[in-house]
Amino acid sequence: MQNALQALDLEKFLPYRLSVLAQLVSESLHDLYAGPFGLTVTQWRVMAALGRFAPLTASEVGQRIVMDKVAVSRAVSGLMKRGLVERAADPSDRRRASLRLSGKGLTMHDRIVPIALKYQADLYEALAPAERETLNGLCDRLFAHAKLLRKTA
Amino acid sequence: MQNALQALDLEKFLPYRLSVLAQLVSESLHDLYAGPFGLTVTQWRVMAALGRFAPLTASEVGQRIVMDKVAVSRAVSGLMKRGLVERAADPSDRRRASLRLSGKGLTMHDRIVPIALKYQADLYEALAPAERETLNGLCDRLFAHAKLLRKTA
DNA sequence: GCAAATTAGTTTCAAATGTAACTATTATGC
DNA sequence: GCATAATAGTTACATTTGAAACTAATTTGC
Repeated sequence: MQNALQALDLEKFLPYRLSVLAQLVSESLHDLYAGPFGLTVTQWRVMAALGRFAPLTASEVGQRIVMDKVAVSRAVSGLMKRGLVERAADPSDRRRASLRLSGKGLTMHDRIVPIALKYQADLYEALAPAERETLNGLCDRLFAHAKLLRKTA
Repeated sequence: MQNALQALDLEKFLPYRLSVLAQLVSESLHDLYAGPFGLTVTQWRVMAALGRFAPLTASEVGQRIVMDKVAVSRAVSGLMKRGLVERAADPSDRRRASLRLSGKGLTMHDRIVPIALKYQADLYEALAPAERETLNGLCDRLFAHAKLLRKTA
């Protein structure tokens, strides 16, 4: 058997690095709220979107958190069963329903937000303030470019 | 109902941003090799690890690509069924088996590597060379710090 | 104003994934 | 040297996820 012509060093390969970093960070944060509050990542993102922008329809939530409508539907269904989210039918368009946090949901939201912000602050301690700006700028540009590549490809 | 005391703007929240960026990049790359070669992300990572470092045991593959042994086992099983990977029992320890790409697997590997590197190059066009270095350095430090936080927490 | 196409959202079925239990083999402790 | 523990890897079961089909309501085109 011959050797590979050209090998790909995963450890230096950007898509792989981003994936591993994002997974570690996402799981670490999830560990902080999953136990006490029993939420999945998607459920928490739905709650965060509603905490900031309610009322929103399910579609609008999906756009905010970059999540397809099936995932949003399931997350909302779980949150409604636990009484964390309320749904109100839109009289002018009965396909739509506007969603908002219930009182109970808002209480939980307000307890999780500081935990999430604290984790972000802890994470940012690895970087100087100017570097945080830099990182965010670079991520923004990468993201925009990746979207562009996807469309043209 | 009252409003949230403090809201979390997901669009500016680092864990969320990393997650969305990594997902977009990972899916875009997957689109490039999934169709022609029918590989999952995990299968491709196993092949990449073997292309670079074979022979490896399943455990060693798992360490390289940060993947638990069940996922590796399943990916390898799929790759063996397609004749892309070969397994040789280790005579000195019959629990272990060393894995390597077959000739067919190597051929596929050598066709995918340039595609992956091309995608990375396209992605990097969003950034100046110095910025690429900067991004990688910042990601490294964030990753190390996130691992540290996880242990201490 | 009505048939056809769109849109919002849910349900269904298959595939992917995670956790725990399991088999087989090797290492450890007494 | 034999029982116990640890390790490599697989299998089984339950849960999550994704794609496609579906329901219900609204909009569009003629």
